[in-house]
Amino acid sequence: MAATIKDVARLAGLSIATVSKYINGGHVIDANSAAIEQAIKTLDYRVNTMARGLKTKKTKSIGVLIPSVRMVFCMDIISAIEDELSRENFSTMICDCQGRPEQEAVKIEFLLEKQVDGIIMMPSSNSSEAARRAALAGIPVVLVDRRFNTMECDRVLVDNRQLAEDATTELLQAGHRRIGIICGPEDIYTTVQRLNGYYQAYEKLGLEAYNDCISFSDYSLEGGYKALDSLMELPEPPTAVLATNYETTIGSVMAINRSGLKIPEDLSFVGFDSLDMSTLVTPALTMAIQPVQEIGEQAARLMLRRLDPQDKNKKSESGQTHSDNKYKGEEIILTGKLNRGASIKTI
Amino acid sequence: MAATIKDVARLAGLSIATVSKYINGGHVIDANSAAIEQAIKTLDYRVNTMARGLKTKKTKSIGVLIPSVRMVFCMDIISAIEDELSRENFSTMICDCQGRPEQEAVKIEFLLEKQVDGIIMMPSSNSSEAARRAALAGIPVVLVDRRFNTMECDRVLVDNRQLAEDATTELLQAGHRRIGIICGPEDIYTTVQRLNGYYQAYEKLGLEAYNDCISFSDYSLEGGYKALDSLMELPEPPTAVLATNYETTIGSVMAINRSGLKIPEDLSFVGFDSLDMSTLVTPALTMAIQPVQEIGEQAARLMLRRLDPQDKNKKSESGQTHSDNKYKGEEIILTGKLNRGASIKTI
DNA sequence: CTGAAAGCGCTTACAG
DNA sequence: CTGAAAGCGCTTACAG
Repeated sequence: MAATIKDVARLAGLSIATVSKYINGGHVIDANSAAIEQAIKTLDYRVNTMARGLKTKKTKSIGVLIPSVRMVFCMDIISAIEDELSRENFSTMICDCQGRPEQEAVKIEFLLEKQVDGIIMMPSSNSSEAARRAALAGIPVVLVDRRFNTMECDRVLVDNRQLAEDATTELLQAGHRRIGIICGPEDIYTTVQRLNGYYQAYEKLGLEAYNDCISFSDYSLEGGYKALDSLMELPEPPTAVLATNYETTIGSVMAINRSGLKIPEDLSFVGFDSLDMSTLVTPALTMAIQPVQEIGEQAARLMLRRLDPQDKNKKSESGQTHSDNKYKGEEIILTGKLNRGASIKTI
Repeated sequence: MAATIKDVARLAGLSIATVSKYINGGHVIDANSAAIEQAIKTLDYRVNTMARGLKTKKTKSIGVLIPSVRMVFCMDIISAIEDELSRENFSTMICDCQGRPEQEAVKIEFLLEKQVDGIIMMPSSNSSEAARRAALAGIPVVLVDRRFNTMECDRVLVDNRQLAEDATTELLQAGHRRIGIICGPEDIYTTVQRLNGYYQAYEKLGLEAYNDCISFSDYSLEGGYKALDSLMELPEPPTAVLATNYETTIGSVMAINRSGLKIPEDLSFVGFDSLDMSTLVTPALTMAIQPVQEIGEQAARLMLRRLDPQDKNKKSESGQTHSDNKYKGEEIILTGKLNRGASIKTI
């Protein structure tokens, strides 16, 4: 049988109130702390989180909801979130929709039943009734890499528009005009942003984009492979390609190598998020890099801030609380950076 | 304020005991169930898991500990575990050691503090003091893809020896003799098993293996890339290569393509665990496939079985309980299969 | 089938 | 700084 605070109190010769105070970081005279510490050790005592939670109404757990565990980007972010949360003694409950968007509502309900203190999510679509319900129930929701159309919500974003613009500009300045871009699903937030950046690069240089060079995929390895092939099968193939996530970058490179094309002699190339790969192949690939680690960290921190009552006064100052219907959500925008390699040929 | 069982009871005009019984699946006369159901709906009532847990001494959560979230194999298994556990209303708490084995003990302690009902883990080494402590504390531990040297533990394994033997035999029968193998870290369980299978294939055909064709890696994409390069730089390069996990398979293929070698004309190749890739490249790759989905499922089921008291009688029959020091652990061995492509040339 | 009551192991004002 | 006591929201024998 596991030891309880009662056992510790008895062994230390003190009341449970004192032991509780000690455990929670309150001040207790030295002799007593020593006795308590000793008792905890001998009994191998661990606080019963459920009894504590019942009183405090907090589980110290955060639900993390992602569209699919099979995307490196998601996993990197989860890893960073978990790391940051565990530092504050929060546990991370991961829910994977396995690529099935209809699972999202089910999983959110599951998390709510599990009484998580908050939810960090990367939604599959641009709105979520379930997320709204959670927010209304007082469970903070933090969005990662997405926005909702129908509801303002705390969120951590990367300036993907700028990053895609930088990548495209790099290619345009090297003289490329027909630049293939391998996007994700057409309607999701990051695709829209990256495509905006792509167009904007042309626009700023007074050039016109070629719509037949725009290819949508499911952001998978296979999708990238096929997208690259179909781009190269165009009557007039692009002279450069930009892949916009980890998986499509790898898929593209495989397709390029397979077809016998040489980078950059036959095709210039810029990848996304695959820092590990960029140095692997020769020549080194120019790569647009998102600060994945920081995304996860910031999302975790933002959540922690929402949960921590210590900024109560701040809230009332700004008038931004969850029940305030003018609430706009806090937005954190991080910037990516372009890592220059030798995969672009000047023409 | 969230509604409690008391509120539901009041609204339904019944006692909390009856409501509790209803919630937990007990029989209640129809009129009353309807009233309770109605009350739950109107109040948007959800059981307080902490209050329940305090009584039942169960959190209905399972900790899952993996060496690194950056391995596709781990993620696939986690996904399956989560899916299976959530079906039984268990939540999954994921802890990632981020490739740092020294984190393992820390994370296990974290899970214990969080009072998970059980731990499913893929340990980084061949023993774990922390895992032993957990098991001793009555927390079931299920190992995935690993065994401990120092302690018997429930485990779900794949017959990697057989799978590697099959793959190697396939190459030997095609006439290859110098077969490169890209393993993982030298001392981990799967590496040992796969290497055993490799040797055994030679042995069964009365042939001798070439030790210089054996290459160890960290199972990463980069590791696979480099391992392949160094194999091909041998004074006498292998005529075939077997990569033994997802990442080294992708890395190898990239290195092969990059070097201009053609599969299978210049080099025969067998990969591992990369079903998505095997059909992607031309020719289709012969691939050793582990039943990842099933590994996760079985691990979850095994854990659930350990937790469910309904097999109490069975336990006493077999005399296998956790406190029994002759306990050998339950071992589930799954078999992989070789998916034949056209990446092997007969010589 | 239903209800009154005890108790799970904590935290938290409130006294002292 | 310390302790007695109430109470968090459930479940579970035990009566009826």
